[in-house]
Amino acid sequence: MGGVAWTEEEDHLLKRCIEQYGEGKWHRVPKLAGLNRCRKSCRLRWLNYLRPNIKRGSFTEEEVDLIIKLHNLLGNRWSLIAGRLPGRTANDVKNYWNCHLSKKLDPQQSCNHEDNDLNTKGDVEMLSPSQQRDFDASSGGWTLPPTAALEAQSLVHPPMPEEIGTSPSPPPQMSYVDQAEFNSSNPPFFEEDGHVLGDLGMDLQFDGSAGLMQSSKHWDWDELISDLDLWG
DNA sequence: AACTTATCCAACCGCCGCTAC
DNA sequence: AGTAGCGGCGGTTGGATAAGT
Repeated sequence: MGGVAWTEEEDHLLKRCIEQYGEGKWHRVPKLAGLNRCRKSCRLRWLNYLRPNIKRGSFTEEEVDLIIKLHNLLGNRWSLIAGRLPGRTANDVKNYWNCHLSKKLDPQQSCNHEDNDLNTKGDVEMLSPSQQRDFDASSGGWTLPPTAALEAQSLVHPPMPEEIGTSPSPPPQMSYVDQAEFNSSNPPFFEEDGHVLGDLGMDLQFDGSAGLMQSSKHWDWDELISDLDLWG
């Protein structure tokens, strides 16, 4: 493994400790449990392996499709993606993506390899319907610049709060768009009344100090995702 | 059967944001 | 305002195992 494997005895001690004291306060867990592990190892072991209701085994087609959709929307926010897959951990999703999906969906990486394994019909069928639209199997190429398309989609895709219902809580993150990408992109962005708008009406402004386009709106991703019908 | 290569995945590491002081 | 401590996250590593030669 990438470190020292956990023993059954350590698992038992950690499990008993969490059952007794509850989750959180990870800095105290190693001492309370009598483990010679750091807080992070304890937390990770609990979250990825010992926690109840963790789903093992291979991902279903529905789960894979949802991962692809959510990754298009959120990028590498594995914990958010995993939060929408009951029983799956962020580490599981990340590993699955890195092993099974990234090579198939990242054309820059795959075009560096002679054996681009996206050429088979079965492989293309693994993609979501929208990914299949963008991938031209006959030429083995993408009809859109996929990286830019994915990034733009992930940044611009969030609908306005009024489109998804009111979102009263202050949102936790900003949306940024690289200026070069902004300059080179068509539809996702357009101008209206002196404002730059995303394809769903997201108001964007250029932050010169950061060299980035910045959204004036904030998004509560968790709320947003729950409002999208990703299971289609 | 022995060896090499590829793949999988558990674990570690470093960074970031938040909070309390 | 500055700083230390914490939880949490994503990227990376490397051992185990499967597949190929």
